[in-house]
Amino acid sequence: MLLTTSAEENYLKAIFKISEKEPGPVLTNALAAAMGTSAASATDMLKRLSDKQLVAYEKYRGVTLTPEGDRLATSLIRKHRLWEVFLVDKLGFAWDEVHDFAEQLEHVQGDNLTDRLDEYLNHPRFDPHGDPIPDAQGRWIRRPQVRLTTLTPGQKGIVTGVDDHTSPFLQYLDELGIALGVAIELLDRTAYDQSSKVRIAGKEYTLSEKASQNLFLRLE
Amino acid sequence: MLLTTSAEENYLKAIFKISEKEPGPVLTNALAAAMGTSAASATDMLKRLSDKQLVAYEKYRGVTLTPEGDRLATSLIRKHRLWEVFLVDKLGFAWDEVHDFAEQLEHVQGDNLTDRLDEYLNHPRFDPHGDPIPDAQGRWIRRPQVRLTTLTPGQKGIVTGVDDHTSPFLQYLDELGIALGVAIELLDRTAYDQSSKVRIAGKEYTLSEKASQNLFLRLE
DNA sequence: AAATATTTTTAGACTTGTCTAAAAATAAAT
DNA sequence: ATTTATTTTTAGACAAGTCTAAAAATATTT
Repeated sequence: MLLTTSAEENYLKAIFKISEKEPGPVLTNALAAAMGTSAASATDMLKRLSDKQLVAYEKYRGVTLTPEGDRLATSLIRKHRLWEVFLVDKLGFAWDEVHDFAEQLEHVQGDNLTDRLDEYLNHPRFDPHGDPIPDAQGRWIRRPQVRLTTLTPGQKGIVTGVDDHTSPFLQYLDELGIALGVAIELLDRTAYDQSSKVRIAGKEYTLSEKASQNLFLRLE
Repeated sequence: MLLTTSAEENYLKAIFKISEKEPGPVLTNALAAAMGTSAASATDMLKRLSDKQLVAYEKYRGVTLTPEGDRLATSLIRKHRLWEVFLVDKLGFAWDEVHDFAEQLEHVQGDNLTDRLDEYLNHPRFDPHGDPIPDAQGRWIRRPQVRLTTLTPGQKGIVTGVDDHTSPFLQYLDELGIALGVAIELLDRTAYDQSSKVRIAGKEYTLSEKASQNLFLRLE
């Protein structure tokens, strides 16, 4: 059994998430930026994680997760997302309120807690933001989804996720009646600023390019 | 709003619990013993807690909680016990498995989490070990209960709590069919070692003085 | 290829929380 | 009341995680 601190775990998650977006080793600066810390602190931490065999780290060349580090990061994301499901489905929080809680809850350690929670929640495969929840073996379900910005006028889709988890965006979606599972039809795209004219539940709205970029849809 | 670390919170809880048993200021050594640490470390922490106005600390004279420290300690106990109810009632853990989890969960910070959890659990007033759960205002429900060692032969009672939360004791009770709400009749007390002959669900058992001491009952 | 810019690492310091060993204060015993 | 024992505090050190500033390595530009 391996002992890890919350700080170490947060770095592992950050490395995982950066690796997801850009293949290849994660650079110190990118990691420091993601963690909101200095490059010096990131270097210190990389040495610690390397000592614990959780990352493969080469000076000046960046860092990648070892299989063990990958397993741990995946487990953290699993825990985070399961707790988010709990907070929304069971405790009745809104989808923009749960991130900070889950950020703490994901670090709770101990045998079986995650699997029992998973069982209790009925093995959810997606969290309240539509992100997939890895199963107990670390397997992911990735479903095909596209950004609203990639649709051509006339196409319809069902909202399956968001790429911005901040409260202002999520609350804005709430105001428009946009939630997971809601149908959206792209009516037109404004040439000038790439904003989207859409129909949601019979009503028409305009979404900025920024907002459109952050909405994931499954095509109908 | 006041920021506290888990370490500080654990000291506050320890001070609270020692104060419950023995009135008057808590001495440094007693606190160090309760925390499993050295008197020097306890002194260090008392200075920090004193700076934060959570305790009233006088060198060589011991420490007491300030109203704010008392409020915080009570809230921690509330959180701990609510999480224990969740772990047992919702996730299906046994009463001897939940302490370490709750010890971590009680430190999760954020608005409303505790009250929502309380609501979700239907405002339980006692935890899985029979300990009272303070309400949102920090009010306690204390119910009259006595130790099995104080009964006279022939008296009956209902199990309402335990004074030893360790797995060996709780699992021993499981084996005997002793759980909260179970009726116990004291048949006889052995003069030699003060052990208790009892009847539980029609069957007779012998409980050591130590075990009897750790069982709380409501008299019938 | 040399100069410049960027990135990364090292060095030294700070905080929290811990430790051991020694000093100081208090309490108990003669 | 003085010695002895106990309790508590101080002093100095350590680890984790952070910081800033400076040095070193790498990348880019000319």
